[in-house]
Amino acid sequence: MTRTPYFDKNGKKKGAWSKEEDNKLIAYIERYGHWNWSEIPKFAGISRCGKSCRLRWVNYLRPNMKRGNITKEEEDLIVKLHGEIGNKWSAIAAKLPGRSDNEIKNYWNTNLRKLAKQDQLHHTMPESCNPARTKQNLILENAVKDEIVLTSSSTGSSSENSLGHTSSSSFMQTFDIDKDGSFWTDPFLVEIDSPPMNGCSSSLDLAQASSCDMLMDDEFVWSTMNLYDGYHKQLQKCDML
DNA sequence: AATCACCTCAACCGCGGATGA
DNA sequence: GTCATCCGCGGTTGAGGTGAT
Repeated sequence: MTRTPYFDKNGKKKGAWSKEEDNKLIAYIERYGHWNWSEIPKFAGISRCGKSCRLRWVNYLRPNMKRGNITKEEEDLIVKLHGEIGNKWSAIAAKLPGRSDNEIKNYWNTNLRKLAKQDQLHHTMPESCNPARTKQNLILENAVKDEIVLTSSSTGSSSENSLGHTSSSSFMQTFDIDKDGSFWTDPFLVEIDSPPMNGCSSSLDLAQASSCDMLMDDEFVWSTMNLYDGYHKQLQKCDML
């Protein structure tokens, strides 16, 4: 399950690594360490770019790499950490000795995302978030039949978040609400610069807002759900519910 | 047995941050 | 302050594996 080796226009080899290349890289790094990835291939006698060498080492060749399936304990930890920090694969990998970020990312994408999707994309809205509740309706403006639009006016002056997005006005998220109280959101209907809370002590995590840059992506939808949850918590904190 | 569709995961790509000249 | 380079990260790709028909 590897890519067919080939040489690019610069004469650098791409694709699957051979045993010989692995051995050269291991031998060199064990003797001299990885002091400069861009120089290593030249000194190690490997016709690849430094980036490829680094990736091969980090994901496959470095000592104490675990082989085999992710254990239940590891899976639980991945789920827990992903819930806390999102797609920070390197940070998650740091908590799982012998596992690479790439391995965890692949595991998530092939095994856990489906489960997360099932759990998150159509979960039941909390009772306190039910649009039928009177106080909630103060916040859930523009509720029309099965569609709800959350809005929050800004505090005035514009600001720029870490992504360079100017935040001047609103957080707007459209949700479709089913009769049973579950909800769904359409990525196309998202309009968020950043989500400042009018009169509240804190705004939502900008990282959550940044996730809204993603379109038509399961992760995006899930992030949007988290955003909604976070928004809801903020409303509760501000005693607006 | 042959074909197809879907899945897996090693490897690639592009981007942004850090650093130094 | 600007530019070049390196490094690391997260998203994406695609060849091979596998199960269904």
